[in-house]
Amino acid sequence: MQKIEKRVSPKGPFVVIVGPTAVGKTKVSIDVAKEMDSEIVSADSMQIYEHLDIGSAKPDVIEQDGVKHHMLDCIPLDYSYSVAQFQSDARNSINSIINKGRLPIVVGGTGLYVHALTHDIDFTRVVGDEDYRKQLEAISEEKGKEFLHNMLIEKSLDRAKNIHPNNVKRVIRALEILNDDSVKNNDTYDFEKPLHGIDFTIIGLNMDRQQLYDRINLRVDIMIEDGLIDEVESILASGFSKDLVSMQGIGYKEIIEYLEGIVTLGQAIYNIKKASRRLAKKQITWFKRDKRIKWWDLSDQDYCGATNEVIEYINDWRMSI
RNA sequence: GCCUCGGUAGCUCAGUCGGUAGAGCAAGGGACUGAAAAUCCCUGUGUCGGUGGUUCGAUUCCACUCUGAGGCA
Repeated sequence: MQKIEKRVSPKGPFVVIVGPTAVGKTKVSIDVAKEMDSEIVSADSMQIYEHLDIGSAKPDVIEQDGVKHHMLDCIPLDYSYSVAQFQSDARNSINSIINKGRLPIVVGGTGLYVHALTHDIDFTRVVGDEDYRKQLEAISEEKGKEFLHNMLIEKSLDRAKNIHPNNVKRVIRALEILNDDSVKNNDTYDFEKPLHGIDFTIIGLNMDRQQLYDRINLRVDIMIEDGLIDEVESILASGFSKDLVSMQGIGYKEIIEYLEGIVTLGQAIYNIKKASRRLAKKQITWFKRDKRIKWWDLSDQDYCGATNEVIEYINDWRMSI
């Protein structure tokens, strides 16, 4: 675990486009960016990795259509990236775009990453403490998950009531934060703390659930046709371990199971589709509760109309700030 | 034409010796502070093929009927 040297604050206004996987964020955002002479900052925890091209649905150079993309295809596969680092790196990207006099458009489906960019959360304060974590893991093993959770209740009932005792990973991290001296006497460690002084607007894209699922299923079939299996084989042949965090992404872990003979190709494809549908559902759940989002419905494939409306909306918003 | 076995949740099927039903998968809802495509929690969604009959009461028993599979002609 490494410490992020300095906290980065965004310098100026930016746009955010969110939505579930396969809804059409990439297409809409590139069209909008071209129209507005913008650059895109990706907020996607998988597309950020190198070599995860087909399976992460990363836009290639042709699809990018001349629009400059940041935070895409830039982290080595064997590096364990994190939201803290993303917050810092993405804000640097945003600021570099603003320095060019352009409007940054953040695009992505990773809710926590977007949350970190659009709230005043300071991840630099509490660094991971491996020894303390091991100690807590040992307590969980020996005395049980409930015992560990009770420790959290004693320190902060507020934090404890939103974390289920079975979610040991979360309980440990919460204890780690509360154990840090800088947090102990500081009640401003607020997940929802607004980002003051910076104007931004969040646009959400969604569509009829069944239509979205049809698109997901079709896209998985296309990924297989485009050579997802070769992509996974070549990653493994390059010496990367299947245990890497990056290789737990949807489309990768399932193909690895197929390559290892655990499941048939048909089952692997079925599993990828299922996991993708569940991802979309979770993303919708995450974004639904964010009342700042202005939603557009992309059902029935009306991309042109929606894109024009979004452009108009952004123009109006810019005039108002 | 005759015989046999089926028809119950989106799918595959249990089950009720008569008191309006439950598993798996699929699905839905939710939590979220340094792995977030991660981690974790909650939920059965139903004209029991149709119409009659027997019964206090039928998804269950009976008759007819529609429908699927197999067998015999």
